[in-house]
Amino acid sequence: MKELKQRSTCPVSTSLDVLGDKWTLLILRDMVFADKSTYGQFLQSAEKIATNVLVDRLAVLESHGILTKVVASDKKSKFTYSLTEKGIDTIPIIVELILWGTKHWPTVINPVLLKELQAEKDTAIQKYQRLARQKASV
Amino acid sequence: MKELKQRSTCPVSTSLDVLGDKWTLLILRDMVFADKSTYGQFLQSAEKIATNVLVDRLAVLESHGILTKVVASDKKSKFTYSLTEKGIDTIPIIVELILWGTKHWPTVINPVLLKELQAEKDTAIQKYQRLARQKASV
DNA sequence: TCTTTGTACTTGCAAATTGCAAGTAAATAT
DNA sequence: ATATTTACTTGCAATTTGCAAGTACAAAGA
Repeated sequence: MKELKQRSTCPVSTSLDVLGDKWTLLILRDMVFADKSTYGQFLQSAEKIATNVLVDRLAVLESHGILTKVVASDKKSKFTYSLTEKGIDTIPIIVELILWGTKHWPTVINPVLLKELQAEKDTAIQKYQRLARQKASV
Repeated sequence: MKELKQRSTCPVSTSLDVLGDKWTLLILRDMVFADKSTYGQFLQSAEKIATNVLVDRLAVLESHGILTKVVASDKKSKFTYSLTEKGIDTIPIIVELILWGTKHWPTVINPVLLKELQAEKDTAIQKYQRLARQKASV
């Protein structure tokens, strides 16, 4: 159980103490928008996270109650990671990163998703939060 | 002029290539919500950024067109950093970090600002973006 | 004019983190 | 019985960070 060392009491600073690196939010992105839930699936993403970094980030996220780790329903040798409500609440952050990235950098994204986020952001966020809750309750 | 190395074409990944560390968004937070605009002011923040890290992040942000650096109007030996539109567009990200932090961690924040963000998020974002534009145009 | 202060860095170095390659271990499939 | 899948662990080099100190130049004060 890793404890959080807050650099200050500022909420931005504290959020960055948890999420402020190049990998953590990519794991959450994969869970929300790519339906990934296992160690092996996270490893396969385009950004090629190193195995030790992935293990570390999953442990930190679990220790902070952002996701949970349970034995998979199909295999005993497999674990499934699910978002908690605290994790589901990061979806608005990820959405804003999507919108800023697509607006200001050369990126590639599912155009249906992009239009959904641009036209009805709050509705789309609620939809993906609902979907995440469904996945988590299986 | 530092070039951006994108780990992938995903907009989340690319946004994190730029903003994904513990310090960059704190500088932007200080510019938007604490009216800071000089090297010395950034150094004084509660999180105590190291001087070499601050210099590096300011240079990266400038090279990516997120902020501009100009000689201050009052002193020739002083520089003023201002947000560009690309920088102003990060305000929704910062706001979501504020909301996630205040909801899930022990933090301290101006209650007026928090209520403003919770009750009328979009309106408040527009307000702070407008204020940032005013500062930048002085 | 000389000194001090303010502002913005630069430098050196130890510590921590990351990235990469390889190896391990238990459960499952053949 | 053997091979494969899944989830790690380990070792090590390279990079990044954090800390302390020093530099450079403009402005203000004596």
